Amino acid sequence: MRSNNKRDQILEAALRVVEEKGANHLTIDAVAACANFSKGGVLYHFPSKKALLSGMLDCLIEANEKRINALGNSDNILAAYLHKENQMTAAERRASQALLAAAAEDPELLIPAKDYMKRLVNEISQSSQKPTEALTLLLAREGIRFLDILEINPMSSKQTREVVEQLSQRAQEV
Amino acid sequence: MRSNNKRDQILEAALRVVEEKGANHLTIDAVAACANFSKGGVLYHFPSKKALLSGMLDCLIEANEKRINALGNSDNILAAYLHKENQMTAAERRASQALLAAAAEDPELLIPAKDYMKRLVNEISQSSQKPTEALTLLLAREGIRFLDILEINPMSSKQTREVVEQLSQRAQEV
DNA sequence: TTTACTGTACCAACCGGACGGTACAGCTAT
DNA sequence: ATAGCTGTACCGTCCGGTTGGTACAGTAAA
Repeated sequence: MRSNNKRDQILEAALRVVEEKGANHLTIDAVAACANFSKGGVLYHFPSKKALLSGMLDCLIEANEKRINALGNSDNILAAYLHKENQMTAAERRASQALLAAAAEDPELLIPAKDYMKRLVNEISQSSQKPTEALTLLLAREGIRFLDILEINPMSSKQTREVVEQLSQRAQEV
Repeated sequence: MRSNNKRDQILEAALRVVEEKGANHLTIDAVAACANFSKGGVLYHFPSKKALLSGMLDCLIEANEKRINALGNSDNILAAYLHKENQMTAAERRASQALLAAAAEDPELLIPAKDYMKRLVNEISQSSQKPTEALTLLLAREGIRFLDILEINPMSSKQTREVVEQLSQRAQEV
């Protein structure tokens, strides 16, 4: 069911549209044009625009969930999470734009994302001796993510690198 | 020119629309209805939708800028910033939704926000002996802000309070 | 092996409503 | 009398979704 090639092409195109034109201009027509589909073809795979956005979000969450599970029962889940986060490709990072698109269309679409965040926060704070400090590190990483999504990250790449490295170092000690 | 009462009523209504229906459904008609204006009245103050969004963003940035300036030449600008941030009213906090709305309509609208963030990052990192650590604290605070904007903050209010307090404490030492 | 049928995948054309924006005639408080 | 609106009417475009159809692969009875 997953890794349906055509479906993924459409999701990929949708991300590109959001990136290039802004979440408001994510239309079925635009996605179709970008994916070299007809509108009907897109609607065959995703019966409505909300279904498309839901699909984008599921795809994002699934990828993140997989990453968390891959960490397994690591003794320091936060450190492992930060490490994996840093190794994400540009394409994977772009997928976060789905958050923006979904929020713009209907805040309720974000419920699965909230649940995912809840699991993440719980796992991290429960596996740490200094849960508050661990959460701070997670939040800083999420702060960077959101600044990147909005394309308003003002830090130089050097600054970003230093922060990210310090987050990983600190994560060793919580 | 500023604190024009009617103008602010419209901006306030626009925020409410974004909050209730999502950024995609911010329409001039909806804003007019919510502010008890006619469509013509809204367009009298803001000649286009982009002007309205620009106005929302300016309002947000201006408020934040004012808060920063009010900190004056405090010896620890980060600590003061975090403190003020914590004292924001719910209404002020809601204004951050403008970021979402602007990003959804046209990413270029966020350029002033990016400039503002740049100034903030510069001031904080230059006034600190441990700039990387200071940035981490700022980023964590921004992480919370964005989770709140998207309404996907999974932390309990107790957890949030603990993190926020720890940020302030840590800010004393950077 | 031909015929008939099914399901999947897709497309072009269209519909109705919403939306941004314009135009303008009036009303009203200062 | 001017600024600051209201209300109505309208226009062109866009957009989500529907409809009716095509192409084709598989399959199964005759």
